[in-house]
Amino acid sequence: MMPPTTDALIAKLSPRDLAILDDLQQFRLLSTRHIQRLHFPIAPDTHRTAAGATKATWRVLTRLERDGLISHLQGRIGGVRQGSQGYVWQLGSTGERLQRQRHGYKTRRRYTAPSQPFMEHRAAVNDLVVRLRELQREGDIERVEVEAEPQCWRTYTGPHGVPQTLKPDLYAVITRGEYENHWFIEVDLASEHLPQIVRKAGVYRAHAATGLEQRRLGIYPAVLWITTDPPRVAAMRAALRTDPGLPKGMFTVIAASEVDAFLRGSEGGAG
DNA sequence: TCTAGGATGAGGCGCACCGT
DNA sequence: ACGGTGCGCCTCATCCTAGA
Repeated sequence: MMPPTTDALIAKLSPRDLAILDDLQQFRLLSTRHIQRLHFPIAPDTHRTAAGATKATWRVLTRLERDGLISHLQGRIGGVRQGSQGYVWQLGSTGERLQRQRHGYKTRRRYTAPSQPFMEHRAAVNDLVVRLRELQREGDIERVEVEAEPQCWRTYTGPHGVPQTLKPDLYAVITRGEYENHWFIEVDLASEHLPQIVRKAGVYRAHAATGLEQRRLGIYPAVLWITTDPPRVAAMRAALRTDPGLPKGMFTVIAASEVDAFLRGSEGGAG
């Protein structure tokens, strides 16, 4: 049973408000800056200046917070080099209830205080999502479809009939020209030991061997690791080479600074 | 009345600079 | 090599005005 106030609340919200709630549901934690970049782009026909866009973002976010639809976390989040840290937003209890009513979900998501490493990793993943949408808006990518966790997870039957779950950080379909590239994406903050990376690559190999994805798509998506800096890229590539069982060409490792150029196609992409 | 932008300022943080 | 300080940049916050 939904309280009667929820219908009135939905009627009060603009399509942009609802889109923000959808993004927060899908990506869980978004900074003020993320939401500004996604929904308040700086353009001649929308917001002419960054300051105007930021203020507009703040107006909307504080209104949604006032209505209990969203809330913000306290505490710093990694990746910001200067200035104050900014707020990180998530769905509030009213917003979560409203989303369940809009989309017909039955299960409730438990909202607990996320750990610092989780938040930093989530911020890095969401940075990528925001950048993908910006590249689409700027025309560098024609189309981008993204599945976040847990939609991007894949279950399969492993050795001895044991059910296994492949858990990429992101699944993305990127259309550019005639090419439609499918990616399983892993965002690496250099916090995992290299053997763990190799082990994870082995999970992809095992999943690919089931042929499940190939039957659905015709191909197996490429696996893209995005990591911190070139030395880490070199270390990860070297680690992946140590396992002769890993198929060549299945894994791509790039640094975060190379993402733009990579996605614009100057370095190609499998698919 | 609602939404958007201009102006302005507080506060936080990184960084360069300085003296020790 | 340090630790302290000031500056610049950024986010957050508020008040005001303009236009649909």
